[in-house]
Amino acid sequence: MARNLHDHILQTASALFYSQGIKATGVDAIVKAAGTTKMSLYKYFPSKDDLVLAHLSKSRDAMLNRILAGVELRASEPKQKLLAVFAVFDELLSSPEFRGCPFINASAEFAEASNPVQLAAAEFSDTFREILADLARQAGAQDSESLSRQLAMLISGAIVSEQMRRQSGAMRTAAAAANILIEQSLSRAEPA
Amino acid sequence: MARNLHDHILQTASALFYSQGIKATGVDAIVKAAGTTKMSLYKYFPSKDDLVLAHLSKSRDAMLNRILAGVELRASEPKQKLLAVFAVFDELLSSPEFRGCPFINASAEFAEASNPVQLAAAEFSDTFREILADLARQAGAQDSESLSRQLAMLISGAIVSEQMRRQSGAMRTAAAAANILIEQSLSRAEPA
DNA sequence: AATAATACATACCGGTCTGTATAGTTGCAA
DNA sequence: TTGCAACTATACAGACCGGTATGTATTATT
Repeated sequence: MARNLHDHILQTASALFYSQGIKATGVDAIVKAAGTTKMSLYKYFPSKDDLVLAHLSKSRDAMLNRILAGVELRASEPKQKLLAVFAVFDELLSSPEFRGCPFINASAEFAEASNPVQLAAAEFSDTFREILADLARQAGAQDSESLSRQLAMLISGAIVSEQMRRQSGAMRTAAAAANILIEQSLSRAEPA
Repeated sequence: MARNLHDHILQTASALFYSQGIKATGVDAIVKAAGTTKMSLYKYFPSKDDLVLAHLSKSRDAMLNRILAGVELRASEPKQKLLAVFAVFDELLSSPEFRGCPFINASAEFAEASNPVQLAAAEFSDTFREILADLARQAGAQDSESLSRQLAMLISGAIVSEQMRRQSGAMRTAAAAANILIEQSLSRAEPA
């Protein structure tokens, strides 16, 4: 149950937003699923927009924590950590609840460039890429910026690929490509 | 003007769907922008869903034609054609009207797996990848299936990356990675 | 026991959505 | 000139949207 109604509503809304889409999820559906009322929802969230942004913020934290914890759990050396990121995402994509990336999807649902949802999505994208850039730098990559961008593209590409064709093993195919790109970058950075 | 009202409505709707999102575009807005009436729209398209599917079909044809023609224009050898695909997309991404991939976006807007929109998006994704696989095979790639999947991921990843941060040159960064992957695949396929 | 905070129940508001009904207008062809 | 088909104009149905108003039940604190 909910010791905290605010969090319970957010948790319920977050699950619905992710699984059904944000615009496809009405306030009434959230209220019904959470077993509460509109009045309570609007007590904690002034508008649906606020709830959406809270959902994205929560998703961002959960995603970053999962990535960082998963990487730390799987590898200790920077180069292995880069590859571990793909293993973490492979696990994510294997879940039956997987419905793509919350930020990519939100970005597609809210087209206007100035929309706060767009900004949140772009911010997450940047943060994630910086994590990869840090790891690439620690691993001694030649051009950690380019490499991190390329790895990020492989991951988001694998996500949308798996979204369209489930159980296609997209993230493992992406990891194979990542392995090549990483090796290339490291071999050039460390001349004999 | 429109010699053909059906096509004129579809063209207008297609532009709005792409630039503003499908769910964000009401029938009234389409009718107003096309300078016609709802009665005429519903004469040619039994429902908004039909119009949406027609839009995706039109977008698929336009996209495939643009890719194939652009590749043919830029290169004659299979390996160069693979790289030319990235040049075609780089041009696409540079347009001020660029708003991401119509199929990735539509897939995000209509979450249900059984939705016809999802099927259309998946179908395009497959077709595009097969084009890449053909080129990879012609180029003599070792594992044309894997390579084509990886290149497709780089492209869709670059698209969503550019969607979140405009003017980031994402497709050129993706092309650099593609170049490495292609070289690797060809060198392994043609042993000395 | 009195008070205050929290949450629930329900009805409602204005607006927008897809889709339809009805009537009027234009242009072209026999 | 008449007739017919395509198109326009406009109003409306019915559902759903986000958001609010009013009032009640429950619980904790004092």
